[in-house]
Amino acid sequence: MPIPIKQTFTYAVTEAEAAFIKRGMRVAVSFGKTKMYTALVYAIHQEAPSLYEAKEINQILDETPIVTERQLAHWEWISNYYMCALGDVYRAALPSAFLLESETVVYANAAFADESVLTDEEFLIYEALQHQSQLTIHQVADILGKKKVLPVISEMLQKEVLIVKEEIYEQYVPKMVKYLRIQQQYASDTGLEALLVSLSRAQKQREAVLGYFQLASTKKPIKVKALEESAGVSSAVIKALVEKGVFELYEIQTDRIQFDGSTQALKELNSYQEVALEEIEASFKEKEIVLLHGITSSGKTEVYTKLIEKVLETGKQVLFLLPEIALTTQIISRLERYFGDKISVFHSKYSMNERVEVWMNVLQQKPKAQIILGARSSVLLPFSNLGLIVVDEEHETSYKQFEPAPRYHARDTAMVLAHLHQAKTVLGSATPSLESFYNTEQQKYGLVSLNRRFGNVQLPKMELIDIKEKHRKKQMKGHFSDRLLALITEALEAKEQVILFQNRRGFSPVVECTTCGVAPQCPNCDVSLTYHKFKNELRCHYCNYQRAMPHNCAACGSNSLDTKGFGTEQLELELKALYPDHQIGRMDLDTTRGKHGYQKIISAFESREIDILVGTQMLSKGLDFDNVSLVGILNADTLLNFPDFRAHERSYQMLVQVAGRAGRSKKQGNVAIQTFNPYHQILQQVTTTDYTAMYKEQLQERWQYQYPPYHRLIKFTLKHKDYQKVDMGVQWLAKALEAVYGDQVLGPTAPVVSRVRNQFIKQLTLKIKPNQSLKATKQQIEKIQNTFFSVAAFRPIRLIIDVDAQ
DNA sequence: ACGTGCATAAAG
DNA sequence: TTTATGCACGTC
Repeated sequence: MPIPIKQTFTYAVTEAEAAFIKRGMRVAVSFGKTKMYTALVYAIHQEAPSLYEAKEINQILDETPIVTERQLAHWEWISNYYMCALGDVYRAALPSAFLLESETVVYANAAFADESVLTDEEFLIYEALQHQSQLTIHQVADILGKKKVLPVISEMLQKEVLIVKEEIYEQYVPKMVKYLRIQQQYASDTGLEALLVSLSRAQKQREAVLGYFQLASTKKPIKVKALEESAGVSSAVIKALVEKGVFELYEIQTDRIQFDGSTQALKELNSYQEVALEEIEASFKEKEIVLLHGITSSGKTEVYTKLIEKVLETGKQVLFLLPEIALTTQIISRLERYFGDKISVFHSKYSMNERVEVWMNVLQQKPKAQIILGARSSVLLPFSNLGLIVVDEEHETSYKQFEPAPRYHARDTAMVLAHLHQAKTVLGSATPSLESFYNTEQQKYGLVSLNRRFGNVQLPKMELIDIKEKHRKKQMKGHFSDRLLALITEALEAKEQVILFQNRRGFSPVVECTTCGVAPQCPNCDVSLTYHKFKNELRCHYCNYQRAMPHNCAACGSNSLDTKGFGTEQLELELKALYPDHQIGRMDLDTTRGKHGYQKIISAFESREIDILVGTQMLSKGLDFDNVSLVGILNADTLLNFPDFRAHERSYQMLVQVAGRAGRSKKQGNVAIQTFNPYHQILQQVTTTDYTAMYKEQLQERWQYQYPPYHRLIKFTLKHKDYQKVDMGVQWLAKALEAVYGDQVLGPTAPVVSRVRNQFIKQLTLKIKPNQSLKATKQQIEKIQNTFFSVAAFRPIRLIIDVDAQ
């Protein structure tokens, strides 16, 4: 079942059904008293349950399995490793169009007449059904303005005002394209002549017919749309011709994702890339996984494409994983140039219908699904013949899913998938995760380095600016040091572009009363509200609570509320004042809402409509601009001081990645980092791009404090709206874990934001020793979890277990 | 008598 | 997870 329950459920099938049904097919079943679900056939057996009577299945939904055996084995691994139900994986893997929904719909009973027996509420519903033919339970609840409407509905059913229908519907509607062809009798020369004569008084229709023959000479099937365009006629004209029996309409089901355009031959590799490619191939002879450590702009993508090309030649499928598809349209178009319509794209922003199409194409090994380019969830697709997985930017933490379960890491899950297919995996990054690099040292993965930038462009010149000193010497203008401003001016004068980076933490401008120092708080969460100048309102980033900006302080009543801190918005304003003749763009959560939000800003910047782009960390991800000569980081310290054991590693990765945006095509770029602490180890390592130094130092710390890659982490999060309850619960759990694992248990701790949406949060972390059995540990945890929930007081607490928590 | 909120058990 | 159910409590 597509629900988070560990057990499977037995349903009855007829003998005929049993002969037809297979593991991996979907069946519609009723579950509980009201619900209909799309279940997946997991086993077919003849052991009738003795304790209850099995329900019959409702219907079989597939002709052939849509989930493969390998996939099921993969899902089982995920469910075991990440400690979730198989149903969680099932739900996450299938496009929602494949998971049919039951929706209770009520109709008016036409035979009903006596309105006088209706109560007020009943009358409301009755009246609504005079305007629309059907209502869902949800809509009924909306009309009545309350949630519990089932009693009202049962009463109305009793009175025979309503009819209820349990309806299952396929949400997937294949996209049909209309084509037309001419009727046989007009296809000959004589027929056509006669036709044209008969249409002598219908100029437009004549044009349409002539246009048809023009199109028919080039390619075979003719789209209605294409004819309308080429002949310059309206759909009414064509409709008239169809009615006259000149044209005949027909429909063909097509895919929504289509590639128009031509492919090119692969770019020739430079000698360094060539060597890297050979090394990867050599490494694949012994190892399943290779880490490609290539500095920014070294041309990793070209190396991937060569590898992909070779795998395609063997007739196998390729999976290309990206951390965030929204930001990587650039890679898509690059790969499309080489591989054209062999590529399908898959990610959660795609519509249901598009995802269904990709799923079926992968399952049926269609030519257009030879390469799947996708985000996290594409590791769950029904591959049958995988030859290679590429995990680009493997260090990215967005590969790890947190909410909802399954809390899987796409990189690690991909490697297991590759193993099941006996396929190879390439992990690529300019700043590999410590885990992956460690695995190369342990000889688990091969390691190939690429440390020359493409076209031999030098790495950018890095510069640390001590803003503590600049403040002291009064050389700051707003948030900009004189040095940074000089660099910006220089770049702008050379008609080059600038990227300014302000990470998320500093993005929240907090409103504070200058009289009493009180900041408006979110009523549901343990955070101060964030000021959004654009709409002049206060917002909570955790629960989306919003309110208008107040005029007076709620605590002391004075009207001295002021914004402090600095966000991208404020930087944008300052820059506009400093450079009134230049275009300033901003890229953050606010400006990138909506499906094409990113793309708009990125293309505006690419086409040089924007001179200075201010943005948050989303700027650090896989973007490629060739006219950027300066990258400025406004304040590196907020990154470094983040309370997390990975903060230093992350800072290094982020700063090196952002820096990599500078000077990518021709000349050497500049990177300026403003900081209060220019002697910080990490900043020193960033300026010299000394990955090895960073790696060694961080690894030492991880060893000392028992963190990954040596120890594995399992994080427990407890939530409840009653503080006492969570606290008691977490204490109990900590004790239970400590009894077995002693000082391997960290906590209990409260997260930085200790209350979200009125739920109090407590956390525990279990460190698993390098030689400790994972399997045994998870079994132990499950035991403890069961005991935990056998305590009545703890039952309402939500417990989240996150394996390999980020 | 009825509506509302909450805990609890069950789902085949 | 969702849902029905029973129970305690408060309101009309």
